[in-house]
Amino acid sequence: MNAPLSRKEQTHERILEVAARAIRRSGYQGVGVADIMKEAGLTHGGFYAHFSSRDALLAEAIEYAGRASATNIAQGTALRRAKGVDPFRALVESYLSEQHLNATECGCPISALASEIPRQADIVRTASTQRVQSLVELVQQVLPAGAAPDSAPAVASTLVGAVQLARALGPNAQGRAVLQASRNMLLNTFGQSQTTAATH
Amino acid sequence: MNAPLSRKEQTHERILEVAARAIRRSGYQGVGVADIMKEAGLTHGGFYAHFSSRDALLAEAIEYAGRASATNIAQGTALRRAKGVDPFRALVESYLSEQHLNATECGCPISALASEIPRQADIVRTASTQRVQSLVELVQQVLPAGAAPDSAPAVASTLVGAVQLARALGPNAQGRAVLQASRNMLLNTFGQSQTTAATH
DNA sequence: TGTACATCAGTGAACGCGCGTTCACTGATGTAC
DNA sequence: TGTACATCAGTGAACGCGCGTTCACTGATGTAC
Repeated sequence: MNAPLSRKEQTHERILEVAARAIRRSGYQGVGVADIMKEAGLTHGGFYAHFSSRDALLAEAIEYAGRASATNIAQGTALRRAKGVDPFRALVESYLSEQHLNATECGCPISALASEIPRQADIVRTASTQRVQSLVELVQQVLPAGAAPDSAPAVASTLVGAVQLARALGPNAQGRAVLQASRNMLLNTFGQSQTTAATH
Repeated sequence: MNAPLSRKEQTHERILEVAARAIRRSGYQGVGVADIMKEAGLTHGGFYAHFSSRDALLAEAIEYAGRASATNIAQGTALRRAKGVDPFRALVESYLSEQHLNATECGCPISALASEIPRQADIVRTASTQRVQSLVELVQQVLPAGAAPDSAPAVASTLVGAVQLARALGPNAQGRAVLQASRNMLLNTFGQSQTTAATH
């Protein structure tokens, strides 16, 4: 199905991969064309043979990052479901894991970039908004049967907010406490197997 | 109690007020020294008589913004409590209001800046982290008696995440839906007066 | 009340630097015969 | 298989611009006598 990539297409892909990591590490405003190209092993002059502008790169990069992160999350949830964990809990525990907390660079781009989205140029904002919708849909798919139908955006808000506050507080006890409290709240509210928030 | 401000102190205050709005509107990385000074009616050269560096301004500005926003939120909750609404619901409805959604510039700075916090210089990050803690404490104070003791960070995560996702989706039906879903989830989970998430 | 002087908040030109973007060129790849 | 040429991905110097920061200076304010 996948046609073999030409040399140029391979380079394009490599730039995107570098950029997708860079925006999560440094933010939209923190990445420069020259930095990206250098990290991809190229000089900055060749950039415009691949992208019409810096914003065009950012738009492609968030989409790339979103897909890559979705794959990561799917792996994390699959691992847990193989152990008999229900889909909702698997997603919550995967998204609110310490691993995700510490892996900004290959984690969910919405967590890494959310507050910058409203300030971006149209193409970047549009691409970012689509990624937000994808995240909400991902939650929707694993929502327990009994949950209110409009719960998905609320759960997504908690997931994103928790990772952000945890990262803001630092990769220490305080940060981990935010993740645990949020896991407890969500599992308590939506979990079929009711457990008190304090346990575990 | 407040000593009258000297001319220089008045100017310092004016710069801070402008900067506190600017960082919420444009992000930490989006504000420049020259812009701030111009908006405060001054030339950029005088800046370093007031702040030792751009980062020093950002650190003071987030603290200023945090206090100003806390006052705003207090007013919003007081208004609702005067109508007989319980403190928890008053905070949730105030924070997750359409008014807050649209007023980035004078809203909660954590909602406006959360994903940028981990990337800031030490002084800025420290000042920002303190504001996150203040927000969590604010939630802690209005948590219903029956709630799990560690719920405050989880509720704060939902509040911050919801405003960010709503702003990312835009000031339209989608954005408002995120706010409503999050209000429903929190009030349903912690509310004394149980209502189904779908109603209202 | 009036003059002389010191203080000090704010001005504006200048600095070195890195940014996004352009473009003439190079050198490797692939095709034609 | 070998030569001649066209294509094309990537190079690197250059552009105009705005940034954070510095600093000699100005002009208003306030104090001393």
